[in-house]
Amino acid sequence: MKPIPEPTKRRFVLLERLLARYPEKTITSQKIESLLGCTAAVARRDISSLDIRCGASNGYKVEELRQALAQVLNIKDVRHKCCIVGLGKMGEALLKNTELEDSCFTIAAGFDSSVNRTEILHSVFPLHPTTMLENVIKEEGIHFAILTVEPQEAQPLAERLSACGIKGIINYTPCALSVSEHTKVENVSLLTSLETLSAISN
Amino acid sequence: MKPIPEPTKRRFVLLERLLARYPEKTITSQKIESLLGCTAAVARRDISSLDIRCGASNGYKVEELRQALAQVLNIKDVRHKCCIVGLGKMGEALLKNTELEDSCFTIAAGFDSSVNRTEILHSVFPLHPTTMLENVIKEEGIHFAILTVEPQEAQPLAERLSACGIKGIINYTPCALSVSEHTKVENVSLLTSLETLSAISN
DNA sequence: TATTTTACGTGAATTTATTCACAGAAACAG
DNA sequence: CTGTTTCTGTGAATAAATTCACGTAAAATA
Repeated sequence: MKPIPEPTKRRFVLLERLLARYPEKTITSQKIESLLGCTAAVARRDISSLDIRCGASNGYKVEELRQALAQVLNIKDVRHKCCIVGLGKMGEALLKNTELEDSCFTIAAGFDSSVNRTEILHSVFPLHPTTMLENVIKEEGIHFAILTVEPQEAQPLAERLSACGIKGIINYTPCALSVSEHTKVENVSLLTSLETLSAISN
Repeated sequence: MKPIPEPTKRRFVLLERLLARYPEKTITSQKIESLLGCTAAVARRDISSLDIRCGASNGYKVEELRQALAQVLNIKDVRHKCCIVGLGKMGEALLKNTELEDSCFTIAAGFDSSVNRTEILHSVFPLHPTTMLENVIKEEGIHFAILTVEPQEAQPLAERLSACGIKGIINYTPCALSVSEHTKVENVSLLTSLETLSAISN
């Protein structure tokens, strides 16, 4: 089984999200084309890399497909611990966010440089001063970080996160982050996303 | 001048973000490699598609490069109006967000299905009930939408947005959106982003 | 000014990703 | 049970993106 290319993996995430709310028992590659915007041929080739054979004449069996996707996305039978770094407006909104509830992702800690802030807010998981970052991440076995700090703090914190073994950062700051190879970054700030839309539309 | 491929455009956004905070006068492709994680060869080929010749022996002149990037990203000498659709916790956090301040993007309107919500919150731009969506978007000439509604509202609203000519949607919901060709979607919800990280790390 | 150094710009080669097109497996109809 | 339809799964062809490698232009040095 050869490695799955990254474009395929990114489409898999979208497909997984689609199937999570898909009411039918089966789905055809045509249907995927109309719902996700990739071509049917791409959908079929992508899915063929899963090496399940769950679709002939009526399209893919949704449940089987979902299971296989969860497998390759590594969101099946695992629990991924995450932390929120920076508890400003954005961090606070994410901390109260319920969309991770039925997922394999758990927010296990929050950090802020202002002790005031970590004491005022309350959440189901503990909030710490940023000085404790490395300790908590290692002790808790946290793999992913959600970065919602002020721009000037972004790069230094990204480096600290990367240095203590974090595998991925969701970057809600408008800064380009430079981190070592083993840490992946997803850039999702409003400004970055708007610039991307501006660039790719037309 | 041939069309710029999408992967290049996406790297351009990152490069633009990098240069926005870059203190030096010049930057080499090597430096870009170390800061952005793409290879120096990719950086050079990307930049060569800008058809400026601003880099020899000392690397690219940052200011010239920045101008050219702003040009192709269509963020130079323009003003892009955006709207926030859904004024829950997340919408509220984005509405108070300052990162667009020195950019060419302006938030020109907010919408929520609860009139209560549009009256409680206050902002520098007007908040409307969602029934007004089409009218306001057309009158204001809004091109981009930030979607922060509950999952069950996401697809219907995406369709309405697309139908009234919106060019791009930043999707903060964990739903896969199906919209017509002319509307681009950037998926930035916490769950979607975490799944992507999980998929591409390792 | 001549020489050396640096790092771009870009054809050509390679690798990766997408599209085409069709044989064949499963479901279905009669 | 046989014929027909549907839609996958995948080799082969094409297109797109990346990497290589080196000629060349600008800056620095002496």
